[in-house]
Amino acid sequence: MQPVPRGPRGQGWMSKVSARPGETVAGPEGQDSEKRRQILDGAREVFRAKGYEGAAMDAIAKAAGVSKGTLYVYFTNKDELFEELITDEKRELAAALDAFEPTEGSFRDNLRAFAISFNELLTGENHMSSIRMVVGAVEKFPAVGAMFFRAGAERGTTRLTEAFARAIEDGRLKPCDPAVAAQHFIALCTSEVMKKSLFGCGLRPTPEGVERIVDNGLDVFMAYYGRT
Amino acid sequence: MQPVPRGPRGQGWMSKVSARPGETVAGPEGQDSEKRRQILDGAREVFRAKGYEGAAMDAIAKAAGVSKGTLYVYFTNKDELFEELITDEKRELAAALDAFEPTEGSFRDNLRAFAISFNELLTGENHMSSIRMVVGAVEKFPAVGAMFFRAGAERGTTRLTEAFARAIEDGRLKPCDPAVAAQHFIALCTSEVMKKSLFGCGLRPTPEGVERIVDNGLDVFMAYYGRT
Amino acid sequence: MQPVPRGPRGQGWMSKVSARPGETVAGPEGQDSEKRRQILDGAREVFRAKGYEGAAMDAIAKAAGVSKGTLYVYFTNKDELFEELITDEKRELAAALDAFEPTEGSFRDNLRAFAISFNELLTGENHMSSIRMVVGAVEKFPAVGAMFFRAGAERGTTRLTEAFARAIEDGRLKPCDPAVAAQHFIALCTSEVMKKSLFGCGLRPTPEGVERIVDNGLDVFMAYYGRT
Amino acid sequence: MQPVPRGPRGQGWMSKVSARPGETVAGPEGQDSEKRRQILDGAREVFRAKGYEGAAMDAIAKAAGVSKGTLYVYFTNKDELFEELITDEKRELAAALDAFEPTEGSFRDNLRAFAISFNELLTGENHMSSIRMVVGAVEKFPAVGAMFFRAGAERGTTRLTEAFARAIEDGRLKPCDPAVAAQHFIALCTSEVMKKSLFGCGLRPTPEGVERIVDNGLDVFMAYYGRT
DNA sequence: GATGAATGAGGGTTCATTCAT
DNA sequence: TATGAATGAACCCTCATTCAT
Repeated sequence: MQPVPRGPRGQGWMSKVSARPGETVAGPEGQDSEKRRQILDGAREVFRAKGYEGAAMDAIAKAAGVSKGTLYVYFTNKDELFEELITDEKRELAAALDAFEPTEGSFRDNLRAFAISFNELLTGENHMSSIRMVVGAVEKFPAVGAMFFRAGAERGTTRLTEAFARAIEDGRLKPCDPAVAAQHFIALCTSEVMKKSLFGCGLRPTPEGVERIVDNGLDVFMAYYGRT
Repeated sequence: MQPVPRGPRGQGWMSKVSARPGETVAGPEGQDSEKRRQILDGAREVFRAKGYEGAAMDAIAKAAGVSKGTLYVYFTNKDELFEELITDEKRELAAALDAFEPTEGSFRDNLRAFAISFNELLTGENHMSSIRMVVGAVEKFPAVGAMFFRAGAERGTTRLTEAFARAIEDGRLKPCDPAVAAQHFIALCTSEVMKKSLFGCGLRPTPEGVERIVDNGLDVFMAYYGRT
Repeated sequence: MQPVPRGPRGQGWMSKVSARPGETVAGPEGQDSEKRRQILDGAREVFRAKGYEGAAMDAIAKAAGVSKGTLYVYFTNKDELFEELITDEKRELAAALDAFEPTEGSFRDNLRAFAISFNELLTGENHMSSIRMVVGAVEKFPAVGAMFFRAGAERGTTRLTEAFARAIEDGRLKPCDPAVAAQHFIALCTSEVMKKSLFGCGLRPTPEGVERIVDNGLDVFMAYYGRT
Repeated sequence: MQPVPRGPRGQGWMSKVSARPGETVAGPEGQDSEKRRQILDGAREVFRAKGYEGAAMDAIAKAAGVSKGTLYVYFTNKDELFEELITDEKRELAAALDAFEPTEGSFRDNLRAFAISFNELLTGENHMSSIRMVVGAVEKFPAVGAMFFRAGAERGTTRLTEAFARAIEDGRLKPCDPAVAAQHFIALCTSEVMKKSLFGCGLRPTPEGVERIVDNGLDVFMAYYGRT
């Protein structure tokens, strides 16, 4: 997709994003100490497995390999730990999304590669656990849900929208609302896999299964949006 | 869509389902006493609002208007109460899905009406709370997630698949895999709204918003699947 | 003091007070169950020994012979338990004060008996513990301090003031402000003992010691307030 | 009161006391470094406000402007810090008491001035906080209570006793036990104000209020102890 | 059958104390 | 010497569950 390296930026359709805008956080020595990361890792593990309410600070401390007291040196309380963790996850998700690079090949080939990568990202068991953890906590942490959505689904759509806008200019897509096209593309290529994963229903699809789904979706997508 | 009652089943494209296949339950006097229902209603309210872990049996008893002890007369423990509740929810969801009836009008009009109804069902705040509750508990109750998925998304797809199969026979859709078509249809018309609701992101879409989304989706769908 | 049983009330200089005005309290079956009392007794013991902050709910539960959970069935939290306890203590203190009855004998004899009883009441180790417990908590529970003061010192002074007012009418005391006289009387006869007890300084005075202190105080008091 | 510097001691009725008899302490560089004082000041502030149990070492460190670790360089543990603080307070109290100087004027005028000053000292909010702090901790630190009592009430009484003994010699007071007279004097002039302050009951008395109390007390005192 | 009092394990959090730097 | 990160015991409180009535 968009192999035309127009402009001096010399990059395809997505640019790296500089994560870590630097938040003020509790805890000693700056904001990103070894211990802090250690705790976040333990917390991620337990929160993913048990959800917000089900996760015990005791279990988190154990998983992180620190004492319970140390948890409270770095994070004010359970809520803050959870929110920081989500922020962290969100950052990783955004970074992963931004890492996609266009490959050599046709427009459809590029879309295909993106869709497959996106599916893999979304359905990775780690990521699904995070999503379930967030969804399960939306009622208590509404802001967290919105934040995560924006970092994930929305960000992916936005990146795609930009790419589609350029593709329309280039005549690779027929004139249309690129945002709607992006949503349709993602819906056709990912929603089936997403839904099943969300409910923990069935195993992860095989690579071949994903490819088939993506190809089917692309057929429908290109039938409408492709340049006749 | 397909108002022709062809064949011996004599109904349109969806038949009512007889809910309540009758499970064995712990409660007294059969399986569905007044009290039992009362408890399930209270439990639904609290589980939806707080999730599985966040819901206290105390709060459920209060919401149900019974004593805490009575809870344990009808349900072995919290887990069972939760599972029974999901079973119950699932039943209602299935019943609602089965209640869709074809209207007079074109094939596209029928699809449109179905999509709009489906969207409304999915994004009703009650239903979204249930979904979030289930998703949040998938890690602890894997079976519950699968059950819910089958009763909801999958059941909807299945109904649609049947209808599409007939539509292909009728020549209203071009020859294709009706199951894939059903997935694409649902993806195009519902996934955007679903995703946002799932993350509690933004208000519910307006009726006009839903119509626009459905119309956009139908355009894409019909461009590929429609009879030339 | 005031042996003249004037009026139909037929009682001496103090009337019984009806304690227990009936407060609304948490806990099952009314407000004065067996368990409730049991808990208050345990709490009294521990709070007296350790003060508010030093008392652990665990220790209170143990002292009361109930489980920790039961504490919270009867009292909302530690604060409320403490306050209810003080209210309770206050009630007992007031009742004890009101129980003093005039004896046969001279005015001075009656005063003497009252002072001795009062000293005993004040310096009983139980009561001193309560006072220390209250004083130590004044900074956190200002209302509790005031309440206790009114139930104790102030109530004693008030009763005495009434009696002195009648004594002035009767000509048993020279004309003066009876409230000031009451304060002076109590100061002369009790403050020395009080102060020492408050600081846990030295053993309790012997009965003879108390008598000597009271007699000394009475000499001074009568020299000024006595009828010529 | 007795401005006549009769006798070899050559002072009025009270002599300055040399505070700081020099105890062995844990801290570095002697016993009274800057840091040590800084810590004691922070500790005083927090202990007064929260009592022994309620005071957190963390809060003390913050109030003192040192790190928590430093606390343990100068004091073995919380108990010792508390005890040292009381010792310190006691010293200041004694010094304040010893600072009273007889003024020109009649015996009664001198007594009056002393009583007023004494009241002010006792009821200063700082001092009352200290007293409450000590009283609240008597059960855990019996020695501390006694120490404080001796430094305060008893020391005041002793000084007065000495003065009264001389006054009796001088014929300014009638022959009596000067110690009992001292107790009576203090009781009459200070106990009312003391009691109320102890229980945090009501505002501090106005200067006029104190004067009235003192005058009333003096009337009674002089009626008995004064030279006809 | 229905109740609600009672339980005790376990929840999140605080805090006096230690120790490597 | 002075620090502050780290600890774990103990704090107050909640909650799923039981049981006598």
